[in-house]
Amino acid sequence: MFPSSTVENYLKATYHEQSQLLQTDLVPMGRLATALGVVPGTATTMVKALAESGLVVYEPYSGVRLTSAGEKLAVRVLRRHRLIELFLVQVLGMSWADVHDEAERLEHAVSDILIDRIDQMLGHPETDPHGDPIPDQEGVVKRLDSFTLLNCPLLIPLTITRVSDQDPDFLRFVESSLLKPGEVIQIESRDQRADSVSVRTGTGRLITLGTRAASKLHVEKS
Amino acid sequence: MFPSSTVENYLKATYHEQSQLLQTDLVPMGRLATALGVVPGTATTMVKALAESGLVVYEPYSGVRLTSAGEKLAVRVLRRHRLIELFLVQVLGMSWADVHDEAERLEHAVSDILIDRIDQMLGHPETDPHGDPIPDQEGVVKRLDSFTLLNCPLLIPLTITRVSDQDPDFLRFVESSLLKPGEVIQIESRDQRADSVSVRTGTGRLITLGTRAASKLHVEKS
DNA sequence: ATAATGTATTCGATATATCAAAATATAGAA
DNA sequence: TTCTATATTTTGATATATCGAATACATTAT
Repeated sequence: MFPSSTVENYLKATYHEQSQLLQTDLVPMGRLATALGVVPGTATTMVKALAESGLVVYEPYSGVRLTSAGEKLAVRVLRRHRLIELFLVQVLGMSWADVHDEAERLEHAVSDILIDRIDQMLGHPETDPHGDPIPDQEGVVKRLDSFTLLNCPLLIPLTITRVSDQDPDFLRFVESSLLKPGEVIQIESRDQRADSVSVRTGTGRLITLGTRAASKLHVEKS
Repeated sequence: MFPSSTVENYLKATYHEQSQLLQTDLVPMGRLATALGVVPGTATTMVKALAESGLVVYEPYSGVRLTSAGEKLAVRVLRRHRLIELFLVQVLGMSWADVHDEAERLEHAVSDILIDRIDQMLGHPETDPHGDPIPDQEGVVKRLDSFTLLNCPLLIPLTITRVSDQDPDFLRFVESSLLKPGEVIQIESRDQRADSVSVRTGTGRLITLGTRAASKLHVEKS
């Protein structure tokens, strides 16, 4: 009847991996298994069950893709997750860095009624504390796809819009470095060989990031 | 490691049934099974597992009782449940009648950090919206044991303190009849043979309740 | 074309939580 | 005390979700 937490997590992970994929439209089993922290055989078994329920299309030895029913469900879980994160920050004053894990559990327990109430209380917000778009009631996700620090223009003012990593440690670093969504920065230089990007923050301080980290920070011209 | 939702529910139900019990200290299996909505055999199996983990004492053919470890856990779940109920009513403006089911799911998903934050935000409240006492951080439950409409004095002003039923339909009736916790009433008469109690509400209206319903309303002299 | 490598699937087990129905124990009536 | 009704436990299955190891497939290198 109602999808289990596990099913919701598989759909969410498939959605996420699918959106990371560049060209192919099938998520390989190994990738899904890694994302979920299970062994590949487990993913195969579960995905076959999900395919039975019509939530995914499964092609043996190729991978998996959400059906429209599966995507609808995945987006609803995402909506719950992101609204909860924002609620925990704005209403309960929790730290940006800590809300992900809490939301990870609550997203499977809240009713639609409660979620709509939270949505209303927050004024139908468009993004969560990390800058990720919050799907609306109909499941429409705003794709405001932006630059990252790796492909944005140099030496012009930019506003941080999104931080695509949920590790609390990284998030605390981002916060203390004034690189949270909303902050205005400027890229001073990129050094291909050094694998690094130099960023001037709002206070004028210069911070140098590795490209791994830089790729997680999204910006738009401000 | 961490108790599953099921384990938490068994402990909560055992705690509840134990507190309903008048003399005996062992909850019979059938009662526990009914409270949890499972067949008796299931309860037996689970209770044996709980006894293995040291959360209950199980005596075959007699029943089950919480150990101090089990009680500690049960009280923590109760604390979560009741704080969540009050939070949903006070902060999210949800109806008194609807918060029980929501809390029933959320109580297994919230972290201690979040619960303490909610507790703080609500100013360390002592009772939930139904008048049930909220255990404190140390697990101490205030036992303010009061009269019910069946054993309280007649013809003097009384304040409703507690409504011990979670059925939304009944709660809506209680609300619309001005019998919510906090309301002041007076018992006009009791009729043993008619199995009824006549109550004068704050607005002067007279309402007659059956003893089944009357026993669920707790009061104190006001 | 074949071997080697890596990825995916299948198989046999395990843990948790449940039910239905058979077997058994307990308590109360005859 | 013996019988019977009721409550409880046992037994055998089932559903979900997982793992480890054996096996099969696909791709890439030789």
